[in-house]
Amino acid sequence: MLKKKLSQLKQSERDARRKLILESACSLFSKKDFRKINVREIATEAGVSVGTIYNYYADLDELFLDVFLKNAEEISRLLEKENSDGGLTLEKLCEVYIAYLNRNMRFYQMMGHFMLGGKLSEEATAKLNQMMRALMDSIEDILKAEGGHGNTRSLSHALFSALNGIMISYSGYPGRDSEKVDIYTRKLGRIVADVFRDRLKG
Amino acid sequence: MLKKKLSQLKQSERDARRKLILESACSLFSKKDFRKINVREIATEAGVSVGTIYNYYADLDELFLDVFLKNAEEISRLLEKENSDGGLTLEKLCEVYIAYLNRNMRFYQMMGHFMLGGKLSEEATAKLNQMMRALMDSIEDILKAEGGHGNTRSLSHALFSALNGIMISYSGYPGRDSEKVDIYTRKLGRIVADVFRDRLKG
Amino acid sequence: MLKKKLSQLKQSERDARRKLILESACSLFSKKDFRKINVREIATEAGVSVGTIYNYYADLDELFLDVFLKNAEEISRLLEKENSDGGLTLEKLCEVYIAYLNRNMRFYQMMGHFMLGGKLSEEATAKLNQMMRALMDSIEDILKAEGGHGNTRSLSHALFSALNGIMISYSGYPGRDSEKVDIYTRKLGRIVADVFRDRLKG
Amino acid sequence: MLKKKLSQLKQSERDARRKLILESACSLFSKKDFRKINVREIATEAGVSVGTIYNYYADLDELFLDVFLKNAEEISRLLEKENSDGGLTLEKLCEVYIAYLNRNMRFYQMMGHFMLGGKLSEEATAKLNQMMRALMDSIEDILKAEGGHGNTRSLSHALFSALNGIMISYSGYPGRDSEKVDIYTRKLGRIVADVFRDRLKG
DNA sequence: TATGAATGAGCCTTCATTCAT
DNA sequence: AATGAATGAAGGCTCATTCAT
Repeated sequence: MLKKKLSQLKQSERDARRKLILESACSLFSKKDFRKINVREIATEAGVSVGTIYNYYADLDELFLDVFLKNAEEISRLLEKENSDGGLTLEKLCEVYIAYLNRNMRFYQMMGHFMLGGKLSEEATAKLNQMMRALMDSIEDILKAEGGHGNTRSLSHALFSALNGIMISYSGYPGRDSEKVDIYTRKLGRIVADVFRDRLKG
Repeated sequence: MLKKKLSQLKQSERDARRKLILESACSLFSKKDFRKINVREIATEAGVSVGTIYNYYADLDELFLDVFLKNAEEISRLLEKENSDGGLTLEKLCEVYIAYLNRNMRFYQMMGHFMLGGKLSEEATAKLNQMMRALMDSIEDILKAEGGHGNTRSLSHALFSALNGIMISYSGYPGRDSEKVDIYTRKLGRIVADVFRDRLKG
Repeated sequence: MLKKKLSQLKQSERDARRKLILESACSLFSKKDFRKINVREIATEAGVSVGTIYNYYADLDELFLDVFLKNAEEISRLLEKENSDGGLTLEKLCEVYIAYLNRNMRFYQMMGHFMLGGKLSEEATAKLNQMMRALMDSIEDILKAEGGHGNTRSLSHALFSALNGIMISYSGYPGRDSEKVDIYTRKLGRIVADVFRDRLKG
Repeated sequence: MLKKKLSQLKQSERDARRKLILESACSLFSKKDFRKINVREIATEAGVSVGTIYNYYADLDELFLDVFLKNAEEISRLLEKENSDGGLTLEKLCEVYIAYLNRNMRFYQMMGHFMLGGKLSEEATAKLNQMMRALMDSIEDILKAEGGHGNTRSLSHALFSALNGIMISYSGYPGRDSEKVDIYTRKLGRIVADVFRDRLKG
């Protein structure tokens, strides 16, 4: 009995440490292009040694994936919250998602990284797939709730694509300050919402 | 007079050499993840020395930009050709663009690279902007031709975003073979076309 | 009285644990190049923690030495057994030794390790010396029994050297499979035996 | 014509630089256990940058092999010289070889390294084999010249083994100073020579 | 005494860029 | 203008050993 509690304690401690590393990495990613961040920086930010990072993650890509998943969860939670707060409309979905990406470019950057060939273990790929499916479920639910019919799955994929595309096309646009980017991407988000809403009604 | 011709000759030689490097880089990028390509490989592929690359490009990012621009031009040319071949519908536009991206992932990869922080000189940024504007003009023309009204500029931005988004969201999906990716991204392209077409009519 | 027994008990437990570690290490070394084995692997193989290893050995070199000594003892025991089984000829000695080395490359590898600079404590050096002397005694006994005279000590050293040399010169030869190595090293062993036998008779 | 000379010049410069690196490495190896030498040290010793090392050698193992081969060549040259100076007896062969190893422990260390699993490219293995064969040829020639008959090949292998074995068995013996080692290994060398000479006559 | 996470120096290797020829 | 060897900072990762529990 005691033994069990002890091992639980240790496990929770371990979880806490892993979370600490994860959050430090997240914090770093929000300050700096993730392609230019190295293990040593992450370690310093987390207040641990380099070796410790590798006690919790097999390699950097695994840590990156965790950062990505954490963000995905945050988005899901945000959407759910909005939903329970009084109905998540298509417009709101687009707004929330775009706003989130603007605040957390890393999510989008990571998506690009993994989608374009960041090597992942099979296990990691499975995690990634599961998360993506969950996110797509949320979107599909909204489309259905708003009157979508037919292949709502593909439609939600198209919507998801459109929103992501806004970011790649305009977010990091060289020579624009972040406030303008924010405003313009939100505007595009509204357009996308409109366009897809029409389709649901039609 | 003679002097002028000579310098023109030299200039054209120079242009030819630069083109050679550019095309070799393109060729390489179509074979291999561009993040794993280094200067030496490009030099070898082009049959020149490493130093020569730097005689034509200040740094790698400038070369990357050129590759990107070359692809953008190709796309523009493709669209124009389709247009003169008998009217470029919205559907055709989406199809051609997606098909192009599938054949030339590098275009999309580069876009990601620059949008996410590839450093560019002011001159390069100007070039990039000009190219993007031209591409957007083409798209806007089509939207107008198909009955679009109101802020067709932003609408074309939204459409462009949606198409790009398809690639980031589904193209490199770990564990899917390229044929399936091709089929599915084309399908999403059609959905996007439908969705935007509805809006034009509505 | 009781106390003494208890401490004896504890001591024997301690001995058992140390033996366990030692044998696990031996087992590991027979499967894998010892230069690529790390403490964690040894600990895992032994079913103990990394820290425990250090409770029994000051550092890895001390453990390596123990592995080496264990092997030396095994060889001595083998030779003795052969001897009591009916007279250990020079030929038999060479055969048994070479066969043993072929089966237990680690012995030879460790010898190389220590001879070439594995740092040893004074105590460890003493152990090593004692073991070597015992082994040399066995060999010298045989040389004497077979009619050796004069400086049989040095002669036994030379014989020992010759046998070891066979291993370094031919055992790991890149590109030869282990069966062929086995056959050829045995052949060389016989030659060495012949050569030294001639000397004893002459 | 000019071009050819120029490229020859460059090649010879390249060779010189490679030689410089090689010799610096050799020099370092004679001062320090080669397992504890790293690229930076070699680079510093050679007065070049780390990167330069890799311009001449694919990896460290390739450099190590070159060091080894250089030593092998030196030995061959020494033996040849002795031979042309007035006949290389078996005794002289043993003496020269042992003396060389005592002066250049690295040769022996490297032999151990490669024989026990230092990974080599196929090309490198070929080089190694060729060198060993050449050395063995020299030894066999002597055995024949001294009246050896029958399978002199294997006999030369056995002799070579015996000499190498002397080093592994006694050279690095912990707690003996190098002068004593020198004296004793030479003595063993003489014994080995005697033993093999008897065989030739017998 | 056993544990195993934490440590951090240290290692090999890469590669964009420079510059002497 | 072309060359390509030299550069050296930077990076990811390993692992023997320690030490708090």
